[in-house]
Amino acid sequence: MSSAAPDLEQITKQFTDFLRRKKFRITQERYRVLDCIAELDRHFNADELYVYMNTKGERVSRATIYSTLDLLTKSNILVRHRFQGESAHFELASRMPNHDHLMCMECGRIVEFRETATDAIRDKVCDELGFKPISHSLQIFAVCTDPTTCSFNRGS
Amino acid sequence: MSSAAPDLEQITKQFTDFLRRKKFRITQERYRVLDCIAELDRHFNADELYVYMNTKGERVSRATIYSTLDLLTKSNILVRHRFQGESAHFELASRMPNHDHLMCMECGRIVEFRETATDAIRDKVCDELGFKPISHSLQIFAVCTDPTTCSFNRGS
DNA sequence: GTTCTTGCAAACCCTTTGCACGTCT
DNA sequence: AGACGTGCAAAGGGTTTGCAAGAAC
Repeated sequence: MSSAAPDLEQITKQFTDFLRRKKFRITQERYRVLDCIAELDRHFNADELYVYMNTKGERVSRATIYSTLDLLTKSNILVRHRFQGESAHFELASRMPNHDHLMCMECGRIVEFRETATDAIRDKVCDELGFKPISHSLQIFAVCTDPTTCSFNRGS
Repeated sequence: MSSAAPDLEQITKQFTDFLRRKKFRITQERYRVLDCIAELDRHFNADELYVYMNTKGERVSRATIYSTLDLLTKSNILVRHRFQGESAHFELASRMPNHDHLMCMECGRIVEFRETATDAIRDKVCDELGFKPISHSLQIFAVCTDPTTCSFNRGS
């Protein structure tokens, strides 16, 4: 469910299995996108990936990037996050299995945290509703208890 | 933290306090938007609210609606959800305190559920990181255990 | 009176789409 | 050969913004 080591070879195989199973084609572009995501090794959005790939000479269009990100998400290789008013962010599902995000409503800070109890909730809910868990995304909205650390100014 | 009865009067007061505290102005439009949200009494997006208000003769512009939704979210009166590829959805924070969402990766179904243990996680994480909890949003991504219930077709 | 808010429409950003060409099967 | 994927640019939807008029302070 949550593999510790992100193994590109195994992920590539997982992608191939998905493409075959769903009768999508095996194209060079799709694998080049996956390779670059593994290289990036962090949160990213579609445009950041586009810029990264084209900067290093991998000529891939935005349309292909969006299309491949969709396939990688559907095959559970990527997790897609939708923060506040931002564009969709992605990351490898295997890389940081249990981390979630806390947003400060005053200053907009985003803090990452790990809390394994969330996995238990996910599994329990899936069990009760008749689903097989894949992943989850927990966002906590909060405000600083220490006002000096989190000083919200209207203008910002 | 999670009031059982959504009391418009109390919410209005909460909004007024927020506007004064942050030095925003007390305008009729802002309160008309809040009133209509209470009338709607369900999930909605900006455009649905715009259509609802203008259908019943409340002449309010989209710009004002977006602006007011932002203020209501910042004052913790509304909770903003960002599902799959959809527009931002809102609902009164007080109306359904503990419900979250499960998405089926195969057919796209969205199932609502209540799991109070999530609140404990939220409070624990906030405590450890030095935040005061406001609300949370847990999305679980899963697939049907029963394939006949959840038949994913590529075309869709 | 000054500053902020509103309304309108245009601009904006992110994402999807149509079409011609290229690639996989 | 045929069907699907790619690249490009243009369209699309949701949201924000610039500006003039109006309301709150």
